[in-house]
Amino acid sequence: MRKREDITAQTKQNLIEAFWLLYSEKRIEKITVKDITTKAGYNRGTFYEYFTDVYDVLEQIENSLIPSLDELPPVSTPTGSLGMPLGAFFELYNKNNKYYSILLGERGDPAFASKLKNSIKPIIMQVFYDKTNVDRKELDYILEYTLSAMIGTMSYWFNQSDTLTNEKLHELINRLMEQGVIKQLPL
Amino acid sequence: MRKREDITAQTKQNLIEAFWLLYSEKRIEKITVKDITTKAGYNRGTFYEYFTDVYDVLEQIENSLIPSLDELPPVSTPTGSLGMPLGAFFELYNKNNKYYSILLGERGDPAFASKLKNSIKPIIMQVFYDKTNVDRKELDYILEYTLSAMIGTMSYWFNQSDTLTNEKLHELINRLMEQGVIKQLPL
DNA sequence: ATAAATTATACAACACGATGTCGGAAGAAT
DNA sequence: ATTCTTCCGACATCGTGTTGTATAATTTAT
Repeated sequence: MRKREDITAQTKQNLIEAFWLLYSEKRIEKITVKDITTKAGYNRGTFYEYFTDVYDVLEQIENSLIPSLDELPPVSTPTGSLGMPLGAFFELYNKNNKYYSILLGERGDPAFASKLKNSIKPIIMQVFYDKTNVDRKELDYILEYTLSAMIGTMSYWFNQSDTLTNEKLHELINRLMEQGVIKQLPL
Repeated sequence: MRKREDITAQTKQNLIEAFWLLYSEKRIEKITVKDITTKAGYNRGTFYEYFTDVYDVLEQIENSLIPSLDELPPVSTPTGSLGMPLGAFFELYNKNNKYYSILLGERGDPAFASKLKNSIKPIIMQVFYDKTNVDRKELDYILEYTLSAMIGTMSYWFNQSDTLTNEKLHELINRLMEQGVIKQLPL
C-alpha cells in the first residue's frame, strides 16, 4: 500500500509548527513532548513516529533552513561584485527572518550559526578557486571574521527592532567591510 | 553558629568542576543532577543546597567569567590607541580559554556571547563619552559588528587548533579592522 | 575544660512528572 | 475481506525537586 504521504506530511508539519510556537517563547529544555503534542492536538505517542526527541525537531528545522548551493546566487566574478554577497545574505536573512532571528539570537542554537557559515563559505571560496596566489587558510579566517560580523550584527538588529532602517544598516555594514572599523570611529 | 564557609565553598567548587567536566563533553540538556553529584561524590540532594537546577550552575559559572569593569584595562585615550582593545580582548580570551572556547563554541551558550559583548561595549563607549558629534546608535552597531567578528574568529581559531600562530591571527584581525575586508581579498 | 545545646552539612526517601516503547484500535487502500 | 498506515492508551523507567533526619562541627553553659 502506498503511504498516505500527504497525511503524514501534514501531521509532521503540525508538530513542527507547534514546536516552533513554543520555541519562540521559551528555551528548548523547558519544552516537553507533551507540550508539543497537546498544542498540535495529538497523542504523545504520535510524536515518536516522526521524531526521536525534542532536539530532533529543532535539528530538522535547522537543516531545512541551510541554504542549498543553488539557492544562494553564485557570487559574481571578482571584477563584477566585491566578492562578498552582502545583498544575498540580507535577502536570505529577510526571507527566513522568522526562524533566523530566533535561531541566531540569545536563546538560539550556536551550532546553527556554524552550519550557516559553513554552507556559505565554499560558495564564496569558489570564486578564488583558480587563483594561485591565494592563502586559503587566511581567506578562511577572513570569511569567518566577516560572516561572524554579519550574522552578529543582523541578529542584533532584528532583536533590537529599533529605528535604524534596513538601508542604513546595509550601508553601514558595507562601509565597515570596505574601509574597516577604525576609520569609522570618531577619534 | 558561623557557617562553615570553607566546607561549603569546597563542596560548591567540587560540584562546579564536576559539571564542567560533563559540559565539556556533552550538551547541557543531557546532563542530569545525578551525573554531577555522582562524579563529585555527593548525594543528589546536596546539589539543591547550592543550585536550583543544572542551568543555574552554568549561569553562575558564566557570571564569574564576565570581566569586571576594572579587569579590562581602561581603553586608552583616542590619540593613544585605536579605540579597540584587541590586545586586551586576546588576553581575556587566553586567560579564560578553558571556559571561553566552550561557552562561545558550537555547544556553548549564545547568551554568554551577548553578556560578554554587553560588558565590553560600555567600556569602549566611555572613550567617546564627551564627544558631541558621535552618532551613538551607529557606534553601538559598529561595536556589535566588531565584537561579533572578534568573538567568532577567536572561537573558530580555538576550535580549529590549526597551525596559524597567535601572532598571525592577531595581525590579521588588526588588518581587517584597520583596512576592511574587501581590500584583503585577492581579487 | 568539659558537657550540653545548637546549627550547618549531607543524605535517604517520597511524590510527581516526563520519557520512550509496545501492542492494539480505527480507518483507508487495494 | 485483507492489509497496512496512522494514531492512541498503557506501561516501566528515570529524573526532578522537596522534606525530614542523621551526623558532625561549633558555640554556650557549667
